[in-house]
Amino acid sequence: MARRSDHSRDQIHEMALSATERIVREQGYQGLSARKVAGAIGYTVGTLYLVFDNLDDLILQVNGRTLDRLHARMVQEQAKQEQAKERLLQLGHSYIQFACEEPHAWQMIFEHRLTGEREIPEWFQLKVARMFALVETGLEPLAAQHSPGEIALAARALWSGVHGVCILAVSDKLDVVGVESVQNLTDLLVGNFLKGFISS
Amino acid sequence: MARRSDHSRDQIHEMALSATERIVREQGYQGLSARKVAGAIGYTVGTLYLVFDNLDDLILQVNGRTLDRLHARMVQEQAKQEQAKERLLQLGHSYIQFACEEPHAWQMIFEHRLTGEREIPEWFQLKVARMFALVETGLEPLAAQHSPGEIALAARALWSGVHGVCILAVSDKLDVVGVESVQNLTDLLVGNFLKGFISS
DNA sequence: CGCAATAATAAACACCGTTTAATAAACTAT
DNA sequence: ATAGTTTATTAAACGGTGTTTATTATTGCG
Repeated sequence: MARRSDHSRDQIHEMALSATERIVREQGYQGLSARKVAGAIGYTVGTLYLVFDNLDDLILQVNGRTLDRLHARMVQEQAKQEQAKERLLQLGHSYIQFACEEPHAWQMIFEHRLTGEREIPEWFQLKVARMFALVETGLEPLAAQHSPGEIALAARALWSGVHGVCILAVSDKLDVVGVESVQNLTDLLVGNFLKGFISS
Repeated sequence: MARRSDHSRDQIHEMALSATERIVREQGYQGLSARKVAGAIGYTVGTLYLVFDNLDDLILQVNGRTLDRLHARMVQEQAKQEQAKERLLQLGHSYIQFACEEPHAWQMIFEHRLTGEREIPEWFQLKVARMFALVETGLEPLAAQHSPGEIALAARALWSGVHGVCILAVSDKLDVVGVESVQNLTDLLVGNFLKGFISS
């Protein structure tokens, strides 16, 4: 029971991350535990702590990968739209779509809380900021008469709104069933907001 | 160690609820535990399970009281406004204000997840629905040319949006500091949405 | 070949929600 | 008044959690 070297440190790292992703996909954030992850990759918890600082570290890295997938998808699908307004609506669609396809992974990003006095690392905050930037950039061509500050504020307001719809939708608190209805709700929010924002 | 009768069952019930509220106010949802509550009221965990089904039950009851305070406040402060649009903006303000004043209590409503296969009781769902109804009613006088179905959908979209702003604001993810900035963000969202909604 | 470095583990620690059996106080009926 | 029943309360247990520790067994190296 020592230095089996069946796998390199990097291999164990990757194995743990994808095992965690599978557990979260199947059982949700609540169903996750260090022992489950260790068992799934054929090691004990101790080995896990050789590769990760702690469980927060592991979860943050999984959440980081989720944010990467989400961001990549938003960038990719947004490019399909020509007009600025359509691009923003598309951003909302992609966000909702992703959250509905991978509800547990998406929810874990926002359900997870660091234990104690630990702080969110900068690389993670950057991944979050990247999302807001996407909306801000999409909003610019529609806001000729607004100042950069106003645009930044509007992007935050708008995206918080989409996020709110998404949150309540994924946790079944909106009494609307199916992805389609959620998309309609998002269209309503984004569409009316943009109409009001442009005309002011 | 038996039948001290220092307190009635109802007294212990109330003591536990307010002890929980204090712990959550000071240490947040994460800092809550059955043993802490029991210790705070001078009993052991066993006694807690004589008065509550389980910890979920206790938390749901505390969350219910929080929703009651929030709802009462929204009703009261909304009445101060004459015009329909101002009333809706006021609803958003009251919501944000409450969430900023009692962040931990407010957050627990949305952070708490039932364990296992337990289901949210109906009395609790009613308290949530009551909030949406408030928005729906406020939206009606502004939506002459819309069908009841459209109004219901718009109310959900709008309120999800305000909720989203609130979520991100309370968890410091918006890069805006102070309650005032959050209020501005909400005004922006609600104001622009209403402008778009009315003109369509 | 022996020694230092280390991968991996088992076991412990302190906490968690929840259940259990035991106990001591109060009530009830004789 | 006393015996018996009920029940409020507890201590202790159970299986779980994240995390740390000492120990062991294997590897690579001089």
